[in-house]
Amino acid sequence: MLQQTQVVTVIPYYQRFLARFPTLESLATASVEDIMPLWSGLGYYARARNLHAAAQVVITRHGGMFPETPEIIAELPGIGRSTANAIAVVCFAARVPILDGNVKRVLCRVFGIAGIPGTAALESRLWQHAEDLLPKQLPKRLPKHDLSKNMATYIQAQMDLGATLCTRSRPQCIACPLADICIAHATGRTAELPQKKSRRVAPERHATLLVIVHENRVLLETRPPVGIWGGLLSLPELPAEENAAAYVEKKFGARMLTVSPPSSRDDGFKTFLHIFTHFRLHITPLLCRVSLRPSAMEVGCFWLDLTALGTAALPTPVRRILEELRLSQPA
DNA sequence: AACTCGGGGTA
DNA sequence: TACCCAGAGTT
Repeated sequence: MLQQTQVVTVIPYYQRFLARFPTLESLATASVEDIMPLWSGLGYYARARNLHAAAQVVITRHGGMFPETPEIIAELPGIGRSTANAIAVVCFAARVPILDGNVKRVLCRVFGIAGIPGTAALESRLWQHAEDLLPKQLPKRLPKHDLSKNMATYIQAQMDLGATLCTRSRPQCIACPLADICIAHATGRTAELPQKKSRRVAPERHATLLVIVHENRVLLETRPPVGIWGGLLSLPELPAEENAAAYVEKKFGARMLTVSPPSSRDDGFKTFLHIFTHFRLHITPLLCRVSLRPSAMEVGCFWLDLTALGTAALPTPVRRILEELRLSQPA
């Protein structure tokens, strides 16, 4: 959950998830449909599928015993080098580095590293620094079993330095224990390091989402497992150049009763903007009240009762549309 | 080696 | 608005 997602955002999701799936076995034996609702709104939904698959791999290939070496841990789906190393350090007393966003920022500043984010050259340099910096030996008085705590404390401190003092903007160098050896601090370049990612202008896209309603239920479909909102439920999209009434009848076999065009504002449905990392999506919900014809329903589609929104695996903008619809429905 | 994947916090 | 977050998988 914490991959590319801030701690404060994750906490409530984490608590709900562990309450529902308290053991690795309970997660492994669950279905993806059981898991996605708990990830709804958190984003990067491939992480949920990977976590589910990883639990099953531990059961089937490792006999229920979680692997203990960084290399084997990193073979689990969704677990890369940094996450695998973090697990190995915290759980199994390994001596391996981690490299998250916080650590990268600290290393770039302390060593005055200017490189283009995401390039192999920079990543390689940072990994090398992180490895060189690992504590080499323990204080003599510490008993051996404290090795894990010691190494775990080190990587935790490394991340916390970036999270609390060496922050992205306005770092508190005055309180930083590394200030006297920090190249960025010495040269006044804390604002320039690490280098910012050059980002292309996000392209604009538009989608018309069909809000097909019968009585108190709305028609949803499951999105394909890969791509945007993979594995989540969503509203059917009206292909460009298609007529809504004809399309709904042809594809879903449900006769349209009324349609609200985008120009109609009475239902409160307006085009709104949803921002992704790599494009901007203008969404126009199109309210279609239909007569029910379940015999002609396509596979993968189903009716969701509007009172069951809370436990549905919906992406945020779809949830927003349906919440608005629910509130506008006559009781 | 570059691109893709979501949503939200923050300045 | 722009940037980035306890990165990993895909092409």
